[in-house]
Amino acid sequence: MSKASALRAPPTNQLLDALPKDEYRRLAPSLKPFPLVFGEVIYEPGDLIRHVYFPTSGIISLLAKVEEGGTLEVGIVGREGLVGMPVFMGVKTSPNHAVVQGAGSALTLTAAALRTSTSDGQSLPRLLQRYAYSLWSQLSQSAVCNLNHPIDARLARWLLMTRDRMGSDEFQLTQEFLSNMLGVRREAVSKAAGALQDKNLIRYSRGTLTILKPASLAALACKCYRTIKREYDSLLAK
Amino acid sequence: MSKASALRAPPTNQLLDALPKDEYRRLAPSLKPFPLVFGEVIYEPGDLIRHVYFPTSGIISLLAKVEEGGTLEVGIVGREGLVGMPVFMGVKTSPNHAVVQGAGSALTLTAAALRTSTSDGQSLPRLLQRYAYSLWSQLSQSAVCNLNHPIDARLARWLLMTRDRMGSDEFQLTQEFLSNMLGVRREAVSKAAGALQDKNLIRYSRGTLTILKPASLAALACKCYRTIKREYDSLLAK
DNA sequence: CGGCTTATGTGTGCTGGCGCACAGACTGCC
DNA sequence: GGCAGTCTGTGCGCCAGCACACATAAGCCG
Repeated sequence: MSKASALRAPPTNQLLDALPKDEYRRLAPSLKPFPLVFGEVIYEPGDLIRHVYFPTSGIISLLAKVEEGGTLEVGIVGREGLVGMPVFMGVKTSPNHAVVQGAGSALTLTAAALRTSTSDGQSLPRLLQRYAYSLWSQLSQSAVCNLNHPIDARLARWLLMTRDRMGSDEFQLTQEFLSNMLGVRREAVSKAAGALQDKNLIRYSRGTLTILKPASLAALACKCYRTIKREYDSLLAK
Repeated sequence: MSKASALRAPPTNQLLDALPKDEYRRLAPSLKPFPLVFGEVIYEPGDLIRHVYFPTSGIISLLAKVEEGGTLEVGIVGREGLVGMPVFMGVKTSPNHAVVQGAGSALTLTAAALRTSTSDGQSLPRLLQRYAYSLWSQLSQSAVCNLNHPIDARLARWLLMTRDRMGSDEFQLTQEFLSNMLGVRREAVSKAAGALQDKNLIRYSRGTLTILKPASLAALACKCYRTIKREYDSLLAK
């Protein structure tokens, strides 16, 4: 369980942070600040990736399309990560939607700059490989979770994960939005969230949600939350 | 749709094949042939990865555990790929089960040899990055599929994917095994497979299954099959 | 204020997949 | 041949989540 003190984090990106000083200095001039405004679409599937984003605060969700209309979140990226991994993997276009799910800001790099920065034996490629691994783990665990666990538990997990990444107990989201994240109907979210509210674990109204009792929420969440968190923590500890 | 002629493929691994001649020659002495026998467990979760496997025929499945007993396939690896990606990503242990799902053979490399072969500006790291991307795509699409599509469609998709990688219309598997792949109950597999058999699309008995009409099967499979296949083909075309 | 839009709550079937409990059927082995 | 183990088929009750159809309610703005 992260201490409350860990929630309010300084506005840096942990990948960039982990670079050796000199390598970071070489990269720094190319990094441009960029505001993440809620709901903004960073990529659509098939889009050419022109910039990659290192969030320093806020969250970006990676969403897969579910035929007509629906979507399903396949990855969450916060301060620990990077949006635009395909560039690093030699692919120029995005396979997913990437949407700002929590307002904040990011540092951007052009795709070309990322490519040159990862072309030789620097630390960055190593870091990105490890990060790719952790995203992979997250997705793999989510796949299992989505298939097997009831909505309530998945909702609790999702709230905790965004809380960890947002560094805040309060964030903007509608039930409609949540239904896209979890890949379920909006009505189902209404029921599950209503139950949590009745238990005084969360409070929400018209697009703003507050987590009141994270610990109790964690008790309801499926083990996937712990599993994913452990994986991330161990990678960052490195 | 792959032509029938494409089904029987020469026993090489496409990743190794794609390497420049000189780089391959440097690697060749370290590659040891290894028989893939049906049902054999390559890794358990948490295992130290000592060798990585480049299948030249046969298939290895990557399975995630679903709490008690059950599993769910999160990746299929055949001639196009490599089992042991975590090594490349700087992680020494396997997060998943890896099980031989179709007999065949592979070339192995020690984890240490892979690490040294990917440490500098060679082609192999690039290749592996692209492969990581395609595995990622596969997993992401499967996650969507598992959550939204009925068992029949998923079964059809799975059979076709296996066929593509096995290079054969006939393979060993029990319903029990399939239920682990699809993450559903064995009885559900019985029903779905029975329906396919009634339509004369497949035939099976006591652990051996034959695909009779791949084209008709493709019509029943969800679009995920096409989507995943297209992604792979485009990556290999490079 | 009143009307519009957006967010949320609810109710009523329906159905796909689960859990459980067996019943054949085929294979292998002693 | 007979027994045991494995693989497969089936039936029944149950329930989570779906689809559809509204009903409030809360903010937004003229």
